Amino acid sequence: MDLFVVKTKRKRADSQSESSGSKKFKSYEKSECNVIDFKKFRLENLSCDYGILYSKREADNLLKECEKILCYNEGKLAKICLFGKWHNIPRKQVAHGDEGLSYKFSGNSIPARPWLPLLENIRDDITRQTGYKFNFVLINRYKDGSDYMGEHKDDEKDLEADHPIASLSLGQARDFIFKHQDSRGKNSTRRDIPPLKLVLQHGGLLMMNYPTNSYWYHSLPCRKKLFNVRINMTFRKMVVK
DNA sequence: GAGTGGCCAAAAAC
DNA sequence: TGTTTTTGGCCACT
Repeated sequence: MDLFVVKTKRKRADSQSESSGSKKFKSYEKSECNVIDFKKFRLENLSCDYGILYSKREADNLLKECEKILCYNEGKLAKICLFGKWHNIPRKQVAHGDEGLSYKFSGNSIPARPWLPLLENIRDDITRQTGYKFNFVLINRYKDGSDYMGEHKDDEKDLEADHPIASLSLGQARDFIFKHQDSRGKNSTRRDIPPLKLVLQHGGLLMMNYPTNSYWYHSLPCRKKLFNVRINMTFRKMVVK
């Protein structure tokens, strides 16, 4: 795979210059941050940073706690409308966040349940490490390798478009595929842009920075030979109306 | 031959 | 008007 990968310590000054170097970027309120040993992934209109946020022991404890306390949506909230048909989503899902926030996609609106102390702790750990603040988390639970998520972009209007999305993985390591929007489908115009595959590890944190979600689809494909649970938390900054 | 994974199209609501 | 967080069919590979 032809990647431009730079292993470096992320500095506060770096991240600020990234977000304030262009007038297109808002200057978000950022707090002091520690530094994870992030690997940087930079492709055409793709900017992602990936590093290990929690040790195996810490991540084990978090996963165990999540399995104990999290309750997932059922009924209509666990369905999705696509091409006029309703389907059960092939995973479990729930959202927590600030009061009044919700996440809308494909015919559904996922209301945020109140923050739980465990989720607030994780959210605050990510803020300490990255400097970014979040007001919403979408949690997906994949019971094994047969649960998955299809290609999509997180570019909903409810999201602060140029704020990073922080994705924390707990449990089973899974492939995570990025595909450029112009490299997809039979009539693609940019077949020269190869997909980017990452393996998201137990305790790993993936930062998807602007403008990745405007140009790149991502997916978590089926892996039938994997049998353990994975929980993914995507911390987001929603627009407050 | 079976299992798996990648690619593509569907046909209607927003 | 363009898009679609799925499903299912086809095909290639192991």
